[in-house]
Amino acid sequence: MSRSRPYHHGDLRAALLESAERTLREKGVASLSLRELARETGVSHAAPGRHFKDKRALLDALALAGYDRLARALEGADDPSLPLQPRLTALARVYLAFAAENAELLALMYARKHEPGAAEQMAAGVDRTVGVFDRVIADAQRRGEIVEADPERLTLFTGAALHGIAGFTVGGILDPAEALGMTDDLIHHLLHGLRPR
Amino acid sequence: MSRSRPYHHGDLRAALLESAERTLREKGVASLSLRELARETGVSHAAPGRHFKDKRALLDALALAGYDRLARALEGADDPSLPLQPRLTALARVYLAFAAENAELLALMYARKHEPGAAEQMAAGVDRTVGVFDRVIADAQRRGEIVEADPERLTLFTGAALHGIAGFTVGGILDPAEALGMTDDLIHHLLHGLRPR
DNA sequence: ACCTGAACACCGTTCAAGT
DNA sequence: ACCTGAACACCGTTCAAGT
Repeated sequence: MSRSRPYHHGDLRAALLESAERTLREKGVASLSLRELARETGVSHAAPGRHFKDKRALLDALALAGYDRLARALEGADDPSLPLQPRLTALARVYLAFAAENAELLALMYARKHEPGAAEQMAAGVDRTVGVFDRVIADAQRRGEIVEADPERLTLFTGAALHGIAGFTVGGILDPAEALGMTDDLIHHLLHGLRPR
Repeated sequence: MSRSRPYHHGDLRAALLESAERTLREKGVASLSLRELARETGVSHAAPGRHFKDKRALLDALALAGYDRLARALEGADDPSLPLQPRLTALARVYLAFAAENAELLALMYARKHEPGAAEQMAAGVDRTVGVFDRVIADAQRRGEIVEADPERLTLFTGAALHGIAGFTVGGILDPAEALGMTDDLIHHLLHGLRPR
């Protein structure tokens, strides 16, 4: 955008990714074609092959960028000085908002098939996202706010609750706004359980 | 299988569905093509069009059959005479086992894009599956085994926890066997919460 | 270094025509 | 009623050739 009509195209890679993410958001993965992407970007249909070995390589790049944005958002919203419940609620809100705004992208991020080379990077993205919750659980356990069980398992369970709700919104079973509206309740039930006290 | 080389093909519709599900399981949705399905079934590439208006119509039929099997399995495993915890644990085990054995199919079942006409049938499938958990929650609440909150929300939360874990296994983040192995723990944490008592 | 054009092997879908 | 064959408009990927 800064330069007017740069030589050859300028940063085709970035342009393709940007266009791809818009298509993903507006029309879904199913109607994401490299050829149409090339058309939209005003470049020959073979040009994307220069920057992405594969269609999947492009999708992987998209997913990786998604992890970066999600992790950044979670890290930015984490306030370690807060008590467990409000701290976790804030993070849950960020996660569910991300899921609502990036449903198709999230599905891509959690997809099982990735380019062999991208697998480690993808795992790193997962780890970074999970890491935020790891710290919350660890801190809470240190402060005695949480039960003395395997912290890894507690993180997994917390993540599952969030991921499950997000999955319902992605699948259209639950309205995204509704999901966001029950965040407080969700975290409450997560912490206090379904059994009466 | 009962008749030898029936006229024209016999039950092409069923044969296509069967072949499609095997391909889905072995190679994933991405490599599921109507033309190859036709080839495998020994029929012209246009023949599937007689039984499925669309590729998506075939995928929808697959998803619908999936809901039927899942709901049947859950209903068959539900023992209303059991106390809440073992009752829920048994159901969770069935769900996670189904997810482990039918990862790709489950993804299809929870996909957001369905043929307009199939949407209601799909919703019915969801309702039947959710219904099992609805009854468990309602019974438990009647017996005072569960907190007096909105039962619909409690069901949703229970479903989210399960669906989240299943999603992790589908996405390859969690080993299916491992997921199954932590069913007891999962239900324990769900019922008792993360907070110390 | 980066892109194009042509070519190849695949798709899904439609539709006249066959049995 | 059910299926075929040809046709159409699309794909992803590769590769010589251009700039």
